[in-house]
Amino acid sequence: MTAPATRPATLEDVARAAGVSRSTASRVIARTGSASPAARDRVAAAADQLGYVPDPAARALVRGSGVRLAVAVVGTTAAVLDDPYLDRVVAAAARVCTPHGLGVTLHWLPRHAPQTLRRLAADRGIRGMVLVNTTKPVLDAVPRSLRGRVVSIGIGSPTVPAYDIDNGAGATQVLRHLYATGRRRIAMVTGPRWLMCAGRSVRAYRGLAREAGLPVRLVPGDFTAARGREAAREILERWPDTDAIYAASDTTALGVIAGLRQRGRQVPGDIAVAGFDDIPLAELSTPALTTASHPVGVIAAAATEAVLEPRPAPPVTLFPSALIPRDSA
Amino acid sequence: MTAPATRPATLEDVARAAGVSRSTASRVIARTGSASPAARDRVAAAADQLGYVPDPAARALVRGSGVRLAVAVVGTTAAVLDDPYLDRVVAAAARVCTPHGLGVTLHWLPRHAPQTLRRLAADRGIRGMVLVNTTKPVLDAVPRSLRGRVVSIGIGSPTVPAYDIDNGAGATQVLRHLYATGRRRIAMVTGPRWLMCAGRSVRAYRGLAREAGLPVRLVPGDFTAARGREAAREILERWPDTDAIYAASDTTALGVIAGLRQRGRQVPGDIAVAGFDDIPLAELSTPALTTASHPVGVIAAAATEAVLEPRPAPPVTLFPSALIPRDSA
DNA sequence: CGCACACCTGAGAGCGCTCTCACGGCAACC
DNA sequence: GGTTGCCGTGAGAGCGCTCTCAGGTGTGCG
Repeated sequence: MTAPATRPATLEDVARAAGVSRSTASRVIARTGSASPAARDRVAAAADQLGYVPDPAARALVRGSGVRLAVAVVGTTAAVLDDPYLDRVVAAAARVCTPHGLGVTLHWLPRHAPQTLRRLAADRGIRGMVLVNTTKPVLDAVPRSLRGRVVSIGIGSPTVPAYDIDNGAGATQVLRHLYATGRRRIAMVTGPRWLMCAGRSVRAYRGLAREAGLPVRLVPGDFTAARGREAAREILERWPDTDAIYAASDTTALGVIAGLRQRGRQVPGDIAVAGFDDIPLAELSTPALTTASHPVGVIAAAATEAVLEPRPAPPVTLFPSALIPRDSA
Repeated sequence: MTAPATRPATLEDVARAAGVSRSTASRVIARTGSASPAARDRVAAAADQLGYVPDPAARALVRGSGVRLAVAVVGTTAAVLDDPYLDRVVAAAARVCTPHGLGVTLHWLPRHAPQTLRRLAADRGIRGMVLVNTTKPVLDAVPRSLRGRVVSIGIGSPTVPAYDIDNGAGATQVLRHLYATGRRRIAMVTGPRWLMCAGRSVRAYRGLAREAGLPVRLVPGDFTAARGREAAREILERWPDTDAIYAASDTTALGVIAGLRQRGRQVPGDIAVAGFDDIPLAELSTPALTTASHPVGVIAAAATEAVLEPRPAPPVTLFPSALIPRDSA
């Protein structure tokens, strides 16, 4: 019968049951300060018997530092929903946090709403924060009180260190691969405009086009498969002689392939398709998708660790992305 | 300059700035009790100017009821990771909670560890809880203090109402479709054994097999694509004359298709493949995947609402799943 | 004019916890 | 034997907030 009667047991109850003062009980429970072995045992036994669990709210209130790491996702979920990106971020964060006794909480942040971020920042239960898919307005709204306890997966700011995939380099590798295999009229389906990483791959694309004298054929995307299919149609209409399509995400690339096939094009025969992210399905699609790796878990783990050990971090940490050539390009 | 100097503003600060007592300031901020228009304005102005945000920890402590809805996921993440299931649950929960001013937090629960659940239950910051992928041991460990504030997406218990997809009926529809199109040697790749929903589809499968006099060919799966590919190999080896494979998840089904193709089988020519979930990629794969709908968002929203309005709920609420015939079967 | 009743307001207790501080006891040292 | 220091302990303040309660002011009505 470890279950308490009605009201959950408080430290006071434990102290009374153990015949010590609340202070001593607190010291034993929180493993802070010193206590005699006898007192320690009695308190531990009482706590166990009463099913005592410290109240995180009270603890956070007085300690001023909480027991949770907040993962704050910026923007609507629609764009992120199609591939299991967020799951992996949260899973990695949880893996890093659990040994520290920290819980992970997930929050949605509207793209332009500093007060939501302030609300979050005011929560003493929150030890630190990892921003995902963040934007400049949001970064600018990071309150001073959060400085040094927040990192960003994606773009950063002078006060918020950034952890991200080097998708400029990744995109370049993929594009060079397309070029090396003879493709000369390469279209690109971008990521959402407001996302920084989208910008980097686009720059890589433009750079290579300029360098090699290739045409620039950009179609906006949003990382979803549905948009990929539509983008394929768009590309075929606007530039019928396109011989390769590079999509900023694998999910989009799979959509592109579906769209092309729907219009009777062979992949990679008529048109090569490459993506980015190396999602589990990339290997299993038909044809297997050529893509670039995106170690989300590693990045998220590094970002989380940076929050937990706030030592001076470089403003931007980029993780390498490697070409994974398969059958689609 | 809404940013406070160093220490975040407290209600005391606001009250002082507005020239009222803390009590009055609290009434205005919390919109409880009455206050004169003049006082109301002055407090609002002061709060705004100081960038005041109420401390959720303190509030939860005194109110005894929190500002967060906990989504607790049971088990390792590996199995859930391959398809964006959790994202959709959390997104739906967030959509329902936001109008109520509630945040959503995500927690991982080990499959057999009641104390983690107790820890969570002790958190006054948590108003209610939605269990995902839960198991019987976890349900049994739900402490009394949480009764009436917790629901489960998946299996339930006498004290925890369940919200789930009727995947027994869904599976039956898919299997009948396979049967109706002439398939007689149907193998099935199941979900993880510890997951209840897996059990229901398996029962549907066994039921139909018995009824129609079909052989039973079960291979364990875990909802991942990789396992699907492996399962396909296994099935071909053990029962080479199999003419249809039903996978308990679309992701697995896509893996199965990849596995079959790898071994030179045509889908649906040689072997029909059907899945379950109707993920976005199902429509885009080649061939387009025959599957059954799984309105995760609707289910999660209903479950969340049930937590927020704790009226007597039926012990189990099943949501219908409909066959979506496409090209793979 | 007096009384009842509304409405607004501030004082203050207290949510469950941590942590500082002071105190008593005990060992060690000169 | 006195001083110093340390260890274990309990009293008590206080984290930021809500909420009860009592008081004070204004209005309506007899």
